[in-house]
Amino acid sequence: MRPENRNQVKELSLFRRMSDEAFDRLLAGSFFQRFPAHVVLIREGDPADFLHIVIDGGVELFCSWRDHETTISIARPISTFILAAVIKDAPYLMSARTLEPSSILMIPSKNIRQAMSDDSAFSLAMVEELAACFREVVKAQKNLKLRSGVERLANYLLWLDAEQQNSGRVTLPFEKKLLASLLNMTPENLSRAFATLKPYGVAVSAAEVELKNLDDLRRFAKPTPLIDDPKC
Amino acid sequence: MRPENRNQVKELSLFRRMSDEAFDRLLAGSFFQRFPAHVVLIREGDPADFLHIVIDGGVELFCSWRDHETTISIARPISTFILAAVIKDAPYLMSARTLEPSSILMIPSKNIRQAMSDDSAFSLAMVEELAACFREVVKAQKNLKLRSGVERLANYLLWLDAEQQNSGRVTLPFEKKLLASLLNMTPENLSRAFATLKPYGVAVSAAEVELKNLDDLRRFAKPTPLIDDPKC
DNA sequence: CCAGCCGCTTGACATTTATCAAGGCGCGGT
DNA sequence: ACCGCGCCTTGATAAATGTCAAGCGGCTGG
Repeated sequence: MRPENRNQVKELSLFRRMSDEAFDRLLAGSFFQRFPAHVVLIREGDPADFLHIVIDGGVELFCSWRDHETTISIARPISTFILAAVIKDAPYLMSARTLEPSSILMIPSKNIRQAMSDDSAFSLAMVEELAACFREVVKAQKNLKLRSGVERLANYLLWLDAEQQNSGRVTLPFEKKLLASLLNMTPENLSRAFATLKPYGVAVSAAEVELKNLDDLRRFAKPTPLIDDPKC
Repeated sequence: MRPENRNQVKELSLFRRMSDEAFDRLLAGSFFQRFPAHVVLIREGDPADFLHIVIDGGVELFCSWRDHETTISIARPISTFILAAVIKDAPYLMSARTLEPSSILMIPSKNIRQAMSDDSAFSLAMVEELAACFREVVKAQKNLKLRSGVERLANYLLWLDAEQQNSGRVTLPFEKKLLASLLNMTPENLSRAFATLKPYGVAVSAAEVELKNLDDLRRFAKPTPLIDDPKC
């Protein structure tokens, strides 16, 4: 791992307030590895031996049951995933695979648990982080239970626009098939949902989406901070 | 609050390892109050001034958006709710109301945050608790995204049976309307879902449900620890 | 360059879920 | 006891979502 990457990780709110020595101790026994696209990093049910951090690329977190599969979330640099399993020393609840060629840092779970008992500032940071993660999942659940597929798509597009400079032109960050799974619909349904949003100024051309009438789209989508604001 | 209640709360894994003095300091400025049934304790969006703990009765956590409302979970004695909002000092994501006459302990948020920075064992316990909560919500999301309404009901009945001594006879712990909302269906649909499960030995009479063929029901429901095991 | 695969879209259709309406039943209040 | 309300069920119907099949078009590997 290059020192530049090490420092990016160190800047995560989880690690920012650790001493450099403690952080280097935490990293002892870690692996920094580059993976090709579409490689399974974690299988749900496996023991949580490592905390994973995406340094570069992107990782899909997904679950299966019987013959269904669904995407729970996408982890982008620089962020951790499957933190809770590591803390509880419990099996992973989700599987993970790379979307693209990706660089992943893997820190042994026992280092994390050790650092928590050694360093109370670290465990405080961990409390903050977990509380934030918890709230994100609760928001995702509200999104699922309270909204229809089309409404989820509309709100997703508004969120994406905010991510991408509010220009009214967004680029879907991954294939539509995956987006469909994230929004809990079939690819066929996603196509139709885009068509449904046409009257609200949504024009799709491959991965490029133009939002020509943000006011109307917002009136339709009715976003609320208590579901859609990531900082809330 | 009676000393008996105080000691029950003290036995929660969150507080168990605190000193008695620290615990009493935590409780300074707390309220212990009895509420009638169907009283709103918390409204989503409000600032999180208190950590709530159900001592007796039951509390429904629910959310609204536009004209929909849905139940996220039920808090039963002795347990906390809305922990994450308290920690982040952020608005509540859910509303809460009593199901029945209930006793609630309310601890000022700042006491909690103070105790976390004072007592590293407490912040470690908090990390454990939040990780467990996080995993619960993730499981709920898997349940929602991967299963149909009937499948959710079947698995709920199996879970209830495990809660109630595996006798093959369970009593629904609240009205069906609420169960429907928890399982993300309409009351009409829940009725029909029960009818669908009849061939698997499910016989309903008001709140009493007989599971006359657990093997068949299990074959249908296909429970998995990674969704259904609360201890996992 | 071409063949084949894969992602995406569209249409037809099936299934699931929601909505609307009506009626039975039990319970609490008068 | 009886009324009235709210819960629950059932039926009819509508809307949302999923499935199956076909076809387009871009990308890739031979």
